[in-house]
Amino acid sequence: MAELPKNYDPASVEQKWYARWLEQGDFRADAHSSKPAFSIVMPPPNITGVLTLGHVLNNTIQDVLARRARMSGYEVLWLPGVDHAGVATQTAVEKHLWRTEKKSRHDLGREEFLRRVVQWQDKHGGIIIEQLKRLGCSADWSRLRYTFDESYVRAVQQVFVDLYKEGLIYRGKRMINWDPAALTALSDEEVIPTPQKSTLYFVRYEIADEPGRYLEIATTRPETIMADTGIAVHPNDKRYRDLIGKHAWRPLAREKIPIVADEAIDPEFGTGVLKVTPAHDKVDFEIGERHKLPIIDVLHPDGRINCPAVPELDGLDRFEARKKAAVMLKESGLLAKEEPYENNIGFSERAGVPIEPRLSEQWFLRYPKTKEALHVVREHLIRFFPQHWEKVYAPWLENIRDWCISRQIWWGHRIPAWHGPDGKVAVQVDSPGSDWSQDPDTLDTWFSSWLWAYETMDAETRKKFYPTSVLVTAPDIIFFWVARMIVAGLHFKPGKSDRIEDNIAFRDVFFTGLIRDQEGRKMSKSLGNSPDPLDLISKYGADGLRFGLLRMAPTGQDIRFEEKQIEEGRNFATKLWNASRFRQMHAPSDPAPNLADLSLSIYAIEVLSRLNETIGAVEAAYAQYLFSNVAQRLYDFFWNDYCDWFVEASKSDIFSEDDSRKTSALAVMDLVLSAVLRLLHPFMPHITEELWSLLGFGKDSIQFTETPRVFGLDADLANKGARVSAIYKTIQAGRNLRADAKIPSNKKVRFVLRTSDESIQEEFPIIARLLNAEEVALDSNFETQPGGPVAATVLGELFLVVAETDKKVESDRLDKEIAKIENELRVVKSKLSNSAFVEKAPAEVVAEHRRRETDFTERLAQLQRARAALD
RNA sequence: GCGCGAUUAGCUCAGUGGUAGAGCGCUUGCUUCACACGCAAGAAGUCGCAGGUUCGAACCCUGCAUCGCGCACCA
Repeated sequence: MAELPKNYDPASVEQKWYARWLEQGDFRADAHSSKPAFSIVMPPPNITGVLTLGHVLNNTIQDVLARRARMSGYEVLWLPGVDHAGVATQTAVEKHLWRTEKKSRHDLGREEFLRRVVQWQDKHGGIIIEQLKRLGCSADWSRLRYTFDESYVRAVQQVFVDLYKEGLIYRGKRMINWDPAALTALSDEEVIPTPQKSTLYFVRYEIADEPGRYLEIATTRPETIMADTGIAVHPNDKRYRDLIGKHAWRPLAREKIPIVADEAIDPEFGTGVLKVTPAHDKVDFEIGERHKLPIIDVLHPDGRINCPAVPELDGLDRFEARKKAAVMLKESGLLAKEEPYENNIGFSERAGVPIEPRLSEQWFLRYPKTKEALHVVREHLIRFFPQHWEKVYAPWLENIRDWCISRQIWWGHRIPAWHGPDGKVAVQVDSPGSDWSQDPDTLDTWFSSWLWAYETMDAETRKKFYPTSVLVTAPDIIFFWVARMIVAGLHFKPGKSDRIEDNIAFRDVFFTGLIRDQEGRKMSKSLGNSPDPLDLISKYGADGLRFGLLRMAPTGQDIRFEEKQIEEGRNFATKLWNASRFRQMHAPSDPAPNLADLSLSIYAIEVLSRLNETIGAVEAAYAQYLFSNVAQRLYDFFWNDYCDWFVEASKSDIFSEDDSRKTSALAVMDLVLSAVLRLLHPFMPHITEELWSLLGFGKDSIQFTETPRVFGLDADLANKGARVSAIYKTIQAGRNLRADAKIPSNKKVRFVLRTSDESIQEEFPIIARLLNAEEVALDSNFETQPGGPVAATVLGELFLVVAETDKKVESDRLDKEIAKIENELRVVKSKLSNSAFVEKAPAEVVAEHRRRETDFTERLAQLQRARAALD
């Protein structure tokens, strides 16, 4: 057996084991395995992306689940992949192209531009996959999928064709969200409403039928006045009732426009009059349809004004034109006033510019199976963790609108529609003939992602592993992805039967928190507040990063990231290392110690029962996806119960001449260490594998060992546990005495315990060791010089023997302690004197209070005796 | 406007009806034969506010405040 080096070196150890796991094919999923299946599909990161802390959190959780499942006897498929990320990737390449060559994609043309994107993809693609490997992710990399894999592309197109044939996909001219920077349509979900400081302009429209009379209209968009084709008021608005049916003069591109009455008008807003601009506003479009108003479009796709009739504005950017239009109105006396105003403007999620509502011919999907999708979540065939996300999911589906799925970008799945001679349109995957040309549009990236849960699997794999066990994702893509995958599963029924439970995309969905910085801001590149996970890995090790992050990542809460937390993860790894080192220094480990063969010390029994509790708590926490609870319980048990108490208490045995005691203590250490390594392995895969191997717990990888389960312990253990707990408390009281007496930690001292219970003497060597005392003695009649430091403990009065005492210090200390216990006693007594409490509270609660009353009374008497001796 | 979540020690967070907790930070003492990325001791909290239910509330109910998020509105 190799001796453990003094320091743990994550860099070399992590690399070594990861390479070995890959070499051995440990992450490969076998579709023919007889074991029960456990499967996760990885939310595919963008192909040209780099690892963020969000990815670290998300993928560590998936890795924890995958590794835990392997150790629980499951055949595990963790299916990884990457996403072509249409707009994101195209934008990145366009920016690069502009920076390096001052060229737009149109300068290159579609074919050449796509060649450049592929170049970019080949250069930057896959970086994130290598980074996930550094994290220790145990995904089956041999199955890596890409949304542009040939078979995946065909599947996406076939789905389009099928949905078209079912009448669920249609083409139509509708108001859509137009991104004037990326020059494409967007879905409603890609529009982010953002509060903006703007100006409300009050513009005067002259009534054509009554020259000299003006209507004041409040608008934030004077640059679209030329597109006004009507004016609307509420039918019941007395102020304007007489004007309905008359006409007013449009002040820019002067023209008569009708005044109509429409219920959609809010008389309270502004002046209660709306200028109707059907081409540039969704509500206006609907009003226009109701009143058969013409549509005049005065914007170019890129957001510049398209209105030769007003040469001052024509060709100006929409924001420039807004200012200019205001000036023009002011000059002609048609601007009554301006008011500062805050409103919500829809911004493009990707390009970050205000979107334009625009009438445009696009492809739409009418969502199928929305009722079923609601049902499976409501009835918990699919369970959400935390459950409250159901309340976000449901309203979205209940109010769902058709999905605009076509995009005018080039980097994406081509729409399988063909335009033939005489304006004919054919929807099919392959070209109908040489005189047909394919629709130039591409599909929304999410239209390919929504098939991810099953289209990434071949038939065999699907049979074994679909529906997937759990999806781990951030809640910000609950609509983009989670809901749509549920719909796709229910509609296309890729499962092994038509039954609904075979066609849910996943059984559980775990929503992670979002990682924020210490000011609570989202991590973002532009703020520069996002630490590079690779730096953190080199500083603290992948295991330290994983453990530190998960320990501080509560369920459903956003996470305020602090590097300190990662440092703690690293420190815990070091603790684990050194505790193992300590064990290894004494004798070779026993891989399978048998409890029945050992005579266990009470300290061993105590730590084993704590281990048992911990295993139970860990199982319960996993069942609810409470990863921080799992991490915290393991941390507390190992550091506190095992290292600080059991190992310290066992040193007497380990250093003793008595071989049986030594063997027993070491065997218990083996048992605990073996269990702790296995329990920690999902969180800290590398260091646990290294220690498993170095301690010689097994020839095989820890990855496929069985996770520890709650085990049986003898019945009289509770008493022994209480004994140990009393001893530990007494030791703490003794340490307290020593610290209060200002005796340096390294100085040996003597203690006397005054009690009639002589059996406690057996434990004196251990108590002495933990108190760093030269001697602990029993004396049932001990009388110290008045004022010697004394503590009232459950085991009796504990005296610290000192040459001379500072009476003042000791009397102050006693007074404080007496006051504390008096106070606690008062609380307990007042409760017990309350008849309602005694009658109605559960019996065990009352009994506990009585026990405490007795204990406090006794200890108070001890302390008061000591206090009296001082005077 | 509607909904969701949060509010506990200086910081990050546990704690779902019965004695207020952890880690970090801080103070003090220790290079004690695994570990100073460590050991030991300590100080530190009107559990956001106000009512209510209950023998008993950080916890359950109602209202309010503040912060964050989502949806709707957004002339």
